[in-house]
Amino acid sequence: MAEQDLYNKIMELAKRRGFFWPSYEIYGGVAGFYDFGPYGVLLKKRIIEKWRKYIVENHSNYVVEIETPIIGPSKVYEASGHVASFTDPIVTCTKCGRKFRADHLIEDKLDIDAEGLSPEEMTKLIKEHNIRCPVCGGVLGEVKLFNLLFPTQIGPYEGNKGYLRPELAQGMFVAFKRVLEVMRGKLPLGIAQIGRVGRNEISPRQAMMRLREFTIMEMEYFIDPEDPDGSCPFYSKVEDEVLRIRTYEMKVRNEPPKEFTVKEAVESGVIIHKCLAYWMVVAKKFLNSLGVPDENMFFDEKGPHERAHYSSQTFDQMVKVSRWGWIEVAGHSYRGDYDLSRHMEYSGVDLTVFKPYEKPIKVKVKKAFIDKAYVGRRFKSEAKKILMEAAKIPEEKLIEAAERGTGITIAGYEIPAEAIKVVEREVKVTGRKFIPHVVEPSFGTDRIVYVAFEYSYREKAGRTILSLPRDVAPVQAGVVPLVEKEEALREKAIELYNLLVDNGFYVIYDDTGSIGRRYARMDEIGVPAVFTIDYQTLEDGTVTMRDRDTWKQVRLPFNEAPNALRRFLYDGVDIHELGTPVTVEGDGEG
RNA sequence: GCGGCGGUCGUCUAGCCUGGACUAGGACGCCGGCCUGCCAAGCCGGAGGUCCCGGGUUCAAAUCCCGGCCGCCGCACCA
Repeated sequence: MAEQDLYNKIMELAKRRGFFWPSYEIYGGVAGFYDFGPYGVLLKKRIIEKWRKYIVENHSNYVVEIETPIIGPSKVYEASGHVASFTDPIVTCTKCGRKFRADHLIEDKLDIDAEGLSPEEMTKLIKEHNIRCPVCGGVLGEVKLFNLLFPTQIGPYEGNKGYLRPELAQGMFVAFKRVLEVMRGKLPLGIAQIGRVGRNEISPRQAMMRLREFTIMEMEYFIDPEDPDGSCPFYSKVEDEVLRIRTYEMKVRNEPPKEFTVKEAVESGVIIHKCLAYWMVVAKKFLNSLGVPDENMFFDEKGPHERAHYSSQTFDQMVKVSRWGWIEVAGHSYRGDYDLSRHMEYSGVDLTVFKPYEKPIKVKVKKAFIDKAYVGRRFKSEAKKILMEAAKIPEEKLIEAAERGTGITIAGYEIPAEAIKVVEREVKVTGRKFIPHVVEPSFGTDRIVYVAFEYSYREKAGRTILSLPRDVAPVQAGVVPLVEKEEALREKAIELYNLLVDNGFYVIYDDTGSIGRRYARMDEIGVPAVFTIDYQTLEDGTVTMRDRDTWKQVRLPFNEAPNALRRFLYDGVDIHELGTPVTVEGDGEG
């Protein structure tokens, strides 16, 4: 299969040229961990930089970035639900050794809700109902818990349990109060973070697609649930953009993804919130900018049972790769107020947001009182007891008893309706308190690095070219003297190298081997432009600039190189706009 | 975790079935020299290997057997 070869070619190139490779190689390797090498680090760094531009900097009035620890105390992950929900009850077949989700087996066979049962209870159910291995029919063993959190210990005391974070989100939720304060209490507020997470996957595979430790780029976008319009000030800019979406219903009916304009998707309820739709558009454009065309990308809605415990709607952003078909590169979830509510509950700290009204409003509020004079006259010494009991009764009940004329029984004494006084009072309210809702776009950086690699891999004239988008190419330019051993050319080349470095570029200089070999090396690591110093440079001070993708060259003055490179890398300018074309032997077709 | 297939210089690979002249061969890459006025050119020289790891069988193991690790594929798992 020619398509399968692409994966092999990429892994081979990545290893050979130093982009990435399996970690701990000299000790035989450990599944689920990958090293990034010199060019891989640069590539990943530039992809992260681009994400930061798309998500944070382009929305700097609303979105900020923070950094929080990789290790968290147990309490945080109890609150988030990970200690409970990130744990799978697993049962092993004693005959064939296959492992199954115990709760799923029980739910399927007995048609009951097995969630929240203890391992002992599940083992008992399996024994009682003689549930067998669904594959080989063998007897099942004890139900054991497997937790995907990496446990650790904070400090020297064993009781002080901690976990490696399985996602970045909790860092933002826990720091929410402080960040909101710093941002002067205003919503919408996006809190972004880029960092490493750990998940103790049972069986990681597929190279960098499923790792035990990886880098996530994530944002929690906090909004007022009652103000969808105000929450998404950028929405109108993207209304006419098109997203390819497969809703859960479409998936069930086995239909392919369909194009929706953002407006259609939001108005028809396909996407439940404008903000979710907006960030999906940004995410789509981000992947476009890394070389993924629209037709190789879509948003896949997760069904109710496929979603995480916190989510009310989730779309997986899927990208097509050669070997595995569609893989998830980002998730877009509506997390509601789940996380902040839980942290309020577990920490006891108020995480609500106060939003003042433009003008304080007057609200008519009904108040109900027991007529103390009546109670005192009527019940004498029992009055005190009755009134204390009455204070515990919810106000609505008293109002109801009075308005329906039924009266109420308190501490065994009948209080007639006439003894309950209801008054309407005007109260001034200056704003409201609420728990913000959260829209979360979350990206798997390492997968995206792989995707960028795959979409830029080209072969031309028997050579490999890594046609990375110019602005994420790890090395931005090369400088070479035309021939190896000519001192005058080398001096001039070093001078150009220094000029480019001083202008902030990442440049490599290479004077070994034939000129063709050096161009080939640069193409293979994706250097977008190579400047060549030739004999004409010594005569008229011009250099040539070569485009990695077309192999076309232009000639331009030495001192204009930095500016030309800037326009070439960041403005996407065609090489022909940067100088006068050069025709050389072997140009183009090599 | 289960089943199948695989693991040999930096990379790709020959050898393994049928154990011994394998001191593990080749290609590409890398390094040095000559040459070279624009696309992996040529010539000469060189460095580079725990044959994945451990154990066993044998006079003798890259080769056969067992266990482990790692990779790929299928199953399961992937809040």
